[in-house]
Amino acid sequence: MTLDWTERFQGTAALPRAVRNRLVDVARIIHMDEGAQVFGPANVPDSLFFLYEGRIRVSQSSESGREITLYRVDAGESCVLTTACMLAEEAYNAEGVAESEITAVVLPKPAFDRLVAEEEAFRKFVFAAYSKRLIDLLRVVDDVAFGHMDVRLAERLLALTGDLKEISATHQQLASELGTAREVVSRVLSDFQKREMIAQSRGRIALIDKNALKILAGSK
Amino acid sequence: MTLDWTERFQGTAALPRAVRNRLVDVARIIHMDEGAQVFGPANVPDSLFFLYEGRIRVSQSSESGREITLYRVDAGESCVLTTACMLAEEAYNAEGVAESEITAVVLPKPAFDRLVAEEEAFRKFVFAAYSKRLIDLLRVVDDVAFGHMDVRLAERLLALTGDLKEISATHQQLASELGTAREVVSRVLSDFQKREMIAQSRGRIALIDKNALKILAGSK
DNA sequence: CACGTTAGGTGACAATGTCACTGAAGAAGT
DNA sequence: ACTTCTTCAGTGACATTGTCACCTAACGTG
Repeated sequence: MTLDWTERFQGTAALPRAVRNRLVDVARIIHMDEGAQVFGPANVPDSLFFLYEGRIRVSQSSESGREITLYRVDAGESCVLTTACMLAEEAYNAEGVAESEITAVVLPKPAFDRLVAEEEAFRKFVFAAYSKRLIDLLRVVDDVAFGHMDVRLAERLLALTGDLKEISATHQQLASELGTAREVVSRVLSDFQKREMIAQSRGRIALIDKNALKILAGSK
Repeated sequence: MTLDWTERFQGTAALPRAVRNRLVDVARIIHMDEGAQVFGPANVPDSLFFLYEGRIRVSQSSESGREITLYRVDAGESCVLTTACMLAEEAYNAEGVAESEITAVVLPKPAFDRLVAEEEAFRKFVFAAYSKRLIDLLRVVDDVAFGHMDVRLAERLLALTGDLKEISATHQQLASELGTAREVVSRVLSDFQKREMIAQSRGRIALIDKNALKILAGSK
């Protein structure tokens, strides 16, 4: 895979050809299967990570076993949390898990340092990536601290479903998205069902009234 | 104030003299009073911010009027959230308020870009700052999503009190620290009082059994 | 000292989290 | 097909936290 993968990356500006070529020179391509842990407390990376294909879910989990999704790394984005983890001595409990088969570009730290030093476009890209994640986390804090469960769940359902009509997701998975307990998701979903906004079957949820969900997601 | 203020800054490495001198050349010193809004939604900065003296409290507030402290910027640290805000087109609702009189070094964006490009020590400092804030926010998410109120409040009381015996803080202020409601703080505090861990008077809380608080803060 | 302002207390109720348990749906083996 | 096992979902009881309305106490000011 020697193609121009850097075209995929969305920085504040597209990376110019010269930078791309330099990246291709020093980068290593890796593949991972769905479900693989890309990074985590027991798996601290010493390299920088740029996702070419697939999607990574970054989550945080509590001692008690609950879990919350912090954000997702999409194709074309980098995962700066790994850099943060490298620098931080503090313990953290975030992990990244491949949601699909992924292809990533791995840049060893020295190469990263050199590129950051020498290529402005690359630098901008990295700073933009950091900023995006900070903003993502602000949103998570806002949601968890101030948001209502029904609204948050409606948002997630819409986001996860996209243009489709239904998704396959267990109540437990949705609970892990939102950082709550399965029972809470069950309660809210059965309320949605009573109000005829969704239909449920084992492991599947069909959105039969997206409009109502959107109205709900935008309220409170 | 032409002193070597960069000595104050704690990066991964202390900034070497050459960098300091360059910084002093391009920087502007500003002062603000306690209570002043350093940055916020209505006050997006176009410069980088390095705190020399004082302390800034960075918080996020909800539509409904509740508020939560995200982290504090201490003397010697920079406030990267401002950079993130500059880059982000998204709406955010974080703000920074001076908790004391502050002195800060303001670096216009072009100067910042030049320094980042040319000085490795400065670059490291900035990356470390970003990483620290990311980790800070992870901690906030963990607290809010999974933490228990009594534990969180005990932690805050200990942190805010430091080596002293008591602090002056209203229940509302503590609620704003933790992103909860005043009534909740009142309830937990009266429980602490009943258990003789603290003593309360209007606007003041005395920690009479720090040990018990520490035990509580470390549990759950 | 009267008054207004702010801090704090209280009770009722709603929303969410926790626990223990039950039943239902699918998967796998015979 | 039938049994068995595992995973998923539903339920009721209770604890914690959030919300609302209202009250009382402490302080500051004229």
